[in-house]
Amino acid sequence: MNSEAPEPTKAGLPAHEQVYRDLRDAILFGELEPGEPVTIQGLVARLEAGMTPVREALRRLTAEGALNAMGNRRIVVPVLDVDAVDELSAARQALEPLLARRAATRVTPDDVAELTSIDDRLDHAIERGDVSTYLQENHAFHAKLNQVAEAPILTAMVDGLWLRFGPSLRIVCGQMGTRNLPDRHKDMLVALAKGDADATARAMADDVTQGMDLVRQAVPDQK
Amino acid sequence: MNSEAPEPTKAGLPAHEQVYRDLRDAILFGELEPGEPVTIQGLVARLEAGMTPVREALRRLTAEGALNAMGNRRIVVPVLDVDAVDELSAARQALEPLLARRAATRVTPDDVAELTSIDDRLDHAIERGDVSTYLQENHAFHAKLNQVAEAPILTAMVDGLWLRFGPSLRIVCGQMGTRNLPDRHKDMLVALAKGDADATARAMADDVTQGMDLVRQAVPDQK
DNA sequence: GTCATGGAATTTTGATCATATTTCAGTTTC
DNA sequence: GAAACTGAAATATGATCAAAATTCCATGAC
Repeated sequence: MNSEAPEPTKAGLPAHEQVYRDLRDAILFGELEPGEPVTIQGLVARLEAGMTPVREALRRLTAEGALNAMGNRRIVVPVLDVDAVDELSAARQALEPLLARRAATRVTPDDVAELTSIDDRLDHAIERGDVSTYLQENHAFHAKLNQVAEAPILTAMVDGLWLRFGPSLRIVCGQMGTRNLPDRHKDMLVALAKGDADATARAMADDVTQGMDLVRQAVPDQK
Repeated sequence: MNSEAPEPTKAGLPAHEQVYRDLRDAILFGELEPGEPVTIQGLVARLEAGMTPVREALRRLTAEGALNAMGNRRIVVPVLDVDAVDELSAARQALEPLLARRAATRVTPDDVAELTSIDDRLDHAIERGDVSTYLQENHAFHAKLNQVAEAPILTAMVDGLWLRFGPSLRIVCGQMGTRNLPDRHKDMLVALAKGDADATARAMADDVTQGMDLVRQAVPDQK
């Protein structure tokens, strides 16, 4: 046995990649909230990383729209206004049903099984009022579907959209708990199992509508 | 007069921002071609910048899909295959007519004048066989339209798409010259001047179709 | 006398660079 | 053909410099 760091250092991933993933998950699942400033030095301390990797991860996230670079070299978690939510909604409606349609033509029974299992865990999280797990499983459901769709470019675009509304969605869920969190996953699973592309796309469109109606509630009081 | 660098150093923009813009334009308008490897050191030498700014610009561009990060820390200009072009086409069809529609409801006479002027320069470039200027003015036309649409998120998404097919489009234009470069800008200008959102969106959809048919020709021979 | 305003000093944070370390790709050797 | 070698390029660190925000005090108006 060597005396070198025997710590289970994740994988052999570069530091900037690890920082990126940590930060992305923090944005997606709630650690950070809208308006919160994100400082390089703070991240260096929090993640115990060097500043170069942190810096690179930050540039990546801002390019994806997950973070907002103010003019004066300050970076904050985006605060969505009505217009932004409308845009996000339009973009999701334009792309996600497309992906769902593709997924319906490629899905295998194994995929359906996995999606069903994710949805079960999601339901459990709702029952327990576990917001964090709900958000993760909900994301996992859509991520799996996108993976099945085999459209890397469209998927990357949609991932970027999720990153943009993640923090706001978290706020809403945190306020209203997991009750009244409707989703169209059940309809979607049935449609997928039948290979019904139209029905799958329709279910996805509804799911997106419901999701964005939720996000809309996070918009600071309109003036 | 001081002996300090009196060079007309662009604006007071941070180095990483300048490197980003230089590189983005190089990708958009042709200096780089599909498959070409992009090295940090090469850029440091070429742009006379430090490696930290170069590194950050690179992360940003890869996040936007303008560059392709292979698993083994190599970065290359993306080579599009049939599937990628199909995806890009679908994404553009989903988003750009949407933006055009919005633009039609907000456009001012001044905007139409500017768009017309851009389109004139574009026609000139075609006549002269000036591929580089053609690409720039064509991009300027769409960029102006997107600016009028006042939808920063959708615009950012579309910008990313243009970055992805820029190098491939350049190759095709380089091969076939500026002849047979159809565009629907004239129709679009008429529709915009009338404030006809439907017609504007339709013209945009056609323009996208024609553009992507062009890009399709850059796909390496399918096996 | 209190409160607001302006601005200078302080301090926090970001930007950049030079350098050390690590890793990969291509080549040579066995 | 596999393993070791070598060189080049990427990764990562920490120090240094610059810019912005904040604090705090002084001045002046009400």
